[in-house]
Amino acid sequence: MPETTRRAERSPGNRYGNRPTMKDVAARAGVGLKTVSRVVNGEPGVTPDTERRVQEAIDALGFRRNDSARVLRKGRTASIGLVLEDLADPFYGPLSRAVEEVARSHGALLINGSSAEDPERERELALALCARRVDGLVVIPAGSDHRYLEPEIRAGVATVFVDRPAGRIDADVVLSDNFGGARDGVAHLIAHGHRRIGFIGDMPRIHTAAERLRGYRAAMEDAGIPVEDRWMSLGVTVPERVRRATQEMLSGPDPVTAVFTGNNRVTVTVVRVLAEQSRQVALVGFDDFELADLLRPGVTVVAQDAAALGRTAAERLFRQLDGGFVAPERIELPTRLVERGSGELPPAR
Amino acid sequence: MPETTRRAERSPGNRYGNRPTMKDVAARAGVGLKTVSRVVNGEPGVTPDTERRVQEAIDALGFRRNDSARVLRKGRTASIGLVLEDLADPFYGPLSRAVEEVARSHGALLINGSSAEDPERERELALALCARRVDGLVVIPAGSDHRYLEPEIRAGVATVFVDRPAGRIDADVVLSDNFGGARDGVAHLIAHGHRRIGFIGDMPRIHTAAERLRGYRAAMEDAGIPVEDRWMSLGVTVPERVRRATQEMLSGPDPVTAVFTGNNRVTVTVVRVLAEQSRQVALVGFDDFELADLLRPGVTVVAQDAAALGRTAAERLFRQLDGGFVAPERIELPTRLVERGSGELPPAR
DNA sequence: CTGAAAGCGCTTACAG
DNA sequence: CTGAAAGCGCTTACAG
Repeated sequence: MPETTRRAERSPGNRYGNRPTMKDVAARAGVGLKTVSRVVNGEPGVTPDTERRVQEAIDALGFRRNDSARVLRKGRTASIGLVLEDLADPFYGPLSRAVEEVARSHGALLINGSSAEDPERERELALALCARRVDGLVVIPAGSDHRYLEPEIRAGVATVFVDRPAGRIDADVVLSDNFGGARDGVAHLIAHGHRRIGFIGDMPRIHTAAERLRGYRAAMEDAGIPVEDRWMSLGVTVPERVRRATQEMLSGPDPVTAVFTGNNRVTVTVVRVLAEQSRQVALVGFDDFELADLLRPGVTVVAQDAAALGRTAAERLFRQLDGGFVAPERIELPTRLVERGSGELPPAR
Repeated sequence: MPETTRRAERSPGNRYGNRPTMKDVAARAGVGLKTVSRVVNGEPGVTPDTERRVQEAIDALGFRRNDSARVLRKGRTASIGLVLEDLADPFYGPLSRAVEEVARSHGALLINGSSAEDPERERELALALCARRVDGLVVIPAGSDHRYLEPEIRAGVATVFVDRPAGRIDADVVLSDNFGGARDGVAHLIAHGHRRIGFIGDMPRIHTAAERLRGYRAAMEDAGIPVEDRWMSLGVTVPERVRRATQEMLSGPDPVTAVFTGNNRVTVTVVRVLAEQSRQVALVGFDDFELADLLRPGVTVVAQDAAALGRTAAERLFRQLDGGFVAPERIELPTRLVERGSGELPPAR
């Protein structure tokens, strides 16, 4: 009956399959529990002969130390949590990978989850990770109130926010220069002769979206251009809304001659809409994306370094863990304007 | 001295910061440990009054159940591991997210790590996850020998391989129809009049790369076209190698008139090289990618559904966990040819 | 309805 | 060099 032999039964009295424990190894090797522990952990003070006997028992039984028990005793789990918006978003892939690499270099595993931009889900996830006693937490906030983390932070969970600041608590945060980047991008369009410039961005409650809008306004104001309401559209980044917003700005008697887009998802949709237009419309997008250089025209972007955000945040996290208290800090990484053609088009007409 | 008050000290005798335990809650509420456990887990059999007292103690102390201890007793960790190649690769983002969603719907957390296409690192990661006693493992293999997982599987760790088959062990595997997809893609080029067709793919030791090459050969053979060695180039997918390989196929007296690319990373580089050419070269790529439709010409691809791969694998994993033994199966998901222009170009000349 | 005892699989602190 | 005892923070099985 292969059904019962291939995979261990999972009856309640038969936890973890029926894995051998150190006790089993000790019995088989004819030594004490502590001696097995010494061998498993490479601690000194075991004669070569004893070590060999223990090792043989380990191999014969297929023993693997239960780190979950180890953790309970040691206090640190050697794992950190990452709460992000969506693992499938190309912006978060490199960020997540960078966090993972830093964790790995510190011997820690990474548990991550997507909040799907839902504050309640962010909260549940973050607290579930705390219940698992992760040593630290890297959070890309969906919500704007993180007081729920205060007891956890007080209890010793290292915490760093990234991409967006924490709400209503004092904590480490690593951001891109969203304001400055957007201002530079819009100023670039102004320098190429545009005055009627549209801004299409994400929901205004999202910090990055608000900051980029602020950058847009600042650049316009610096140039003495009064901004019209219909030039600004903020909302969800689903293609339908972005498409409609773009088309509205491009219609009517005084259409915009250039568009500044608030993030990669918006940019992609706007590129699609512009490709359908007969007249040329200039475009600068926040966030770089693959193949931006291969489109015709190439898409000029304000690039942020997602991997650097992740790396910086994770390093900050382990500094908290290694060094005890570190005063909360706000770190801002610079953005970079990449000219590729779409942002250098002159105003139509 | 805020240094010591803000964040808990981490002295050895002071584990997990200095978090309150059920014992602390019990003492404060003046009840037994088990009663606290009942309240925390919403078990019946507690008078409203007792429950209130316990709840007050929980709130006052900021107690949060230590799931790590709970897990030790219960046997299941409610977490699964995902070993993939690179979290930053756009192909794995949606796959990982899909696995996460299924895990979430089963109340499990996802621990993931990147193997960086290194078999030894894959092994370390997978075994580290087993040591943490994940309930199950979804693995995108980097290596070709997974016998190291046999004791773990025997001990009850549910395991599903995805994207590539397991090596030398009998296990569940979820794949795309790499052979059929590549054959269809190449047949598509042949149907549009091409005979000299190049294949540029990933390292031949990678199963998907080998299968796609096999599909290429099959299509050519079906059409009675003898394949020349210089039409095939397999190796690492770094831009430099792919670029050189493409240029070589396009040079000489009898250049290829069409190229079939073995994955998204190869495709992106080949698109770049072709954009620099004066003559038109047809292209069909394995893997869809964002903006493929916006390039000129649009890039014809053999699309696979990364999210479906992840979802199917994860569902299979939980079926193992819920239902006890399930006979290992090989599930193959279909691919889809998406015509966008580049694959419908006629041969140059 | 409530709780004391035992135990999950390890590590720690200590004694031989 | 080696090991028995206690304990990490919970849940289980049982008794009142």
